[in-house]
Amino acid sequence: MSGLSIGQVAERTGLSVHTLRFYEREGLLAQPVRRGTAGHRVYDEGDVDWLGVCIRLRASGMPLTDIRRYTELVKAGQGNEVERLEVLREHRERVLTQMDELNECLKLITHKVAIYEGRLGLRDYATDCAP
Amino acid sequence: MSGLSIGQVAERTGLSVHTLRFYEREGLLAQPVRRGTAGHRVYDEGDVDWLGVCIRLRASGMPLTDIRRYTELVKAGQGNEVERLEVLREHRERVLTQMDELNECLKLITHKVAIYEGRLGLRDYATDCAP
DNA sequence: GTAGAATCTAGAGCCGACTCTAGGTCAAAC
DNA sequence: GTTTGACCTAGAGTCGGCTCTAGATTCTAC
Repeated sequence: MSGLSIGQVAERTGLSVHTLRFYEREGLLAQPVRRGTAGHRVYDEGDVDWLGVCIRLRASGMPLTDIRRYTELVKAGQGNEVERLEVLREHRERVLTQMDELNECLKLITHKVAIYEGRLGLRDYATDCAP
Repeated sequence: MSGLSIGQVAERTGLSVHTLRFYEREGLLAQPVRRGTAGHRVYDEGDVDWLGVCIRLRASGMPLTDIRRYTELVKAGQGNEVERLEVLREHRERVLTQMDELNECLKLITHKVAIYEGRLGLRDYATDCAP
């Protein structure tokens, strides 16, 4: 029963049908999408899985060009593991850097929130004591 | 000796002079920048500190519009702590969500890296045993 | 069989966040 | 005194990543 319409894939992945077609044009799909009657796209579970990988990579800030590059390596089949590792390790660095940045920001927010909550506390106190 | 040129601020913050002017136009500065001879901008340490906050917020994915909103609250002076907290807490949620996403991606990368390293190991083994 | 929903392609449009250009002012160094 | 370099404004251009439109076709339900 494998064979999903673009609409079904959109629903499953959370991507819009527009974005699905766009990703395909951009070469983010590991296999050419099958076509059914009247040229309608027919996806299978493998496509959905791969899209899941792409979505995860995107969500962590990998640019489409890098995802395309990785996709091409996967498409090309085994034998280019060194290059795949290069792409992945590079992205891992970015992810770790980004995590540091988020942590720093979190510290900042926590600091500021404490200040504002402190001020509100004081105001409440003042309010409570007002005649 | 306070009084920094736009070039000096660019150097200190890592932003380009273009971006500094752009941020000012976008209302990201907590005080109107002083002007010296010939209308040249003159920044002080407070400006640099505030820019540091903006940079940190941007780096963690806060859109310029939100930074502007927060800046306006700060500009308006004390008394709007509730709104400031709202902005900050909303961003904290985004940051935490983003951290989760990065963690998931890291898992994926680690998984894939292990696979590819495994394959390379096999190949090395085969190579080593070749006559 | 026909109305309405889903799909197709090709290409245009949009948005956020910069980034750069043109044309001009000014101060300091040679 | 003129050249160099940092600065100014206003506005145009770029880039990534979608998002939408137009016009045509096809499936689905009645």
